Amino acid sequence: MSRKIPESTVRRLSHYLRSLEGFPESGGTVSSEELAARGQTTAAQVRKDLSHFGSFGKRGLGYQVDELRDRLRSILGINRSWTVALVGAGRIGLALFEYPAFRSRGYNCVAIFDSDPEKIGRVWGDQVIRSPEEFEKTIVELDVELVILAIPAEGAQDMAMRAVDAGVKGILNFAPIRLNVPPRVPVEDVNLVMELEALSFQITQREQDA
Amino acid sequence: MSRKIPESTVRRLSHYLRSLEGFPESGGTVSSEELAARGQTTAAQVRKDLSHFGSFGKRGLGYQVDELRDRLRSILGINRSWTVALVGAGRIGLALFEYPAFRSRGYNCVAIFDSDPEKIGRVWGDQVIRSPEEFEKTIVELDVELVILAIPAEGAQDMAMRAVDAGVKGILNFAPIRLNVPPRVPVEDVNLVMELEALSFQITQREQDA
DNA sequence: TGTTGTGAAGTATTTCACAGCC
DNA sequence: GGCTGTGAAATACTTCACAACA
Repeated sequence: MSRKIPESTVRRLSHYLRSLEGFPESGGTVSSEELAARGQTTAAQVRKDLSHFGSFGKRGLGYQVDELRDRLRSILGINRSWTVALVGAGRIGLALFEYPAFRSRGYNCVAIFDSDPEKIGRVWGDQVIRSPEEFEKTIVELDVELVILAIPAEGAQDMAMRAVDAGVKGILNFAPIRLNVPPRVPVEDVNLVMELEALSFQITQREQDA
Repeated sequence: MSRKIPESTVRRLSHYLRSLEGFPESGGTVSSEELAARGQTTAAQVRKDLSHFGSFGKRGLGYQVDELRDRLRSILGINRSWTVALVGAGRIGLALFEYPAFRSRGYNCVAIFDSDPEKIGRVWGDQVIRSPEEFEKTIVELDVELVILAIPAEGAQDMAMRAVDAGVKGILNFAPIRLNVPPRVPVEDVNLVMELEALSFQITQREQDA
């Protein structure tokens, strides 16, 4: 039960859970070997990852699927639901709002904000798009824990700080900018251009090797 | 000019380039210190990252902004344009298709595919949505280099292999599944659920510490 | 003088390998 | 016998610190 868990481990835990979800035979058992095969790692890595959080396998047998799934959910903090506010009602915002995997994992969007007067007041699903003026009040009233920033780089830093000051616990940031927030509030960045650039880098690199 | 570049370095190079783009004064010069401040790293890291690709700074002076920008673009393989096919015309596909940052960096979407008969034939911007039956033919004819997979997990492995067999050079994968493709074809994964889980993990972790 | 480029030192992460237990 | 849990070894990445040099 140590304290400093590498980011890479967290990502893999998520993978392990994903593999188990596609596992029909609950009540069964998995070995680190099998988990590794699905997750593109090694059996030793799986065991090491899990060992950070206690020892919940059986020697000679493996891990009980049901139990492991519960443990992973609890480790990842998704054995509960989260209130989420979406900031930015553009294309990306819409895609995220309608992404079924979010809701099915307990991330519930309870408010949407956009600064475009054209969009304010429009209805998306069960939500009315709100003005940023209502931001702080709404965050507090609805007890919003996570904010998804799906806006251009310009406004992102400002909204991030407003979110932090309003008491938000974490930020998922799609704006291509490094947010400056106090370290108590974790930020995860999703940078789509960066991903494509990583791809063209790899390709270019391989072509040069050849 | 070594050969094995860490993934983390590539991500940072992308950041450095992003910082330079917001740099109005071309013709000027930047130090590793300044670059580090923008990129959330250290000066030593910046220098080490760049040193993998040659030594193009001037001691006592720093890096010439224009030259560094060109070098980074060339290292990342974006000093040229790329042909891209989008597989999956759902919400995420639409968001990506209309994402201006892609086109402005030379990633040109030249074809869209979707298996839904309702969608096939519809027009998005300058593109008609095509049937997967035309996939291989189209990839070859239009000389598609990159494929963006924005479809559910089920069909993803199959489409990935079809893309590889058709001669695609890289895959940007939004499906929540680890694709099994030959190592000569790089894959970058974007897993939105995983990002949210990383966030709730961090929050849960901190709450337990407190 | 100021700042790069880079070996060497320091950390972090992964892999090995095996004792311990089912 | 099989498979976990885990120190120890190996590898990878980051930071230090300083010689080189514009």
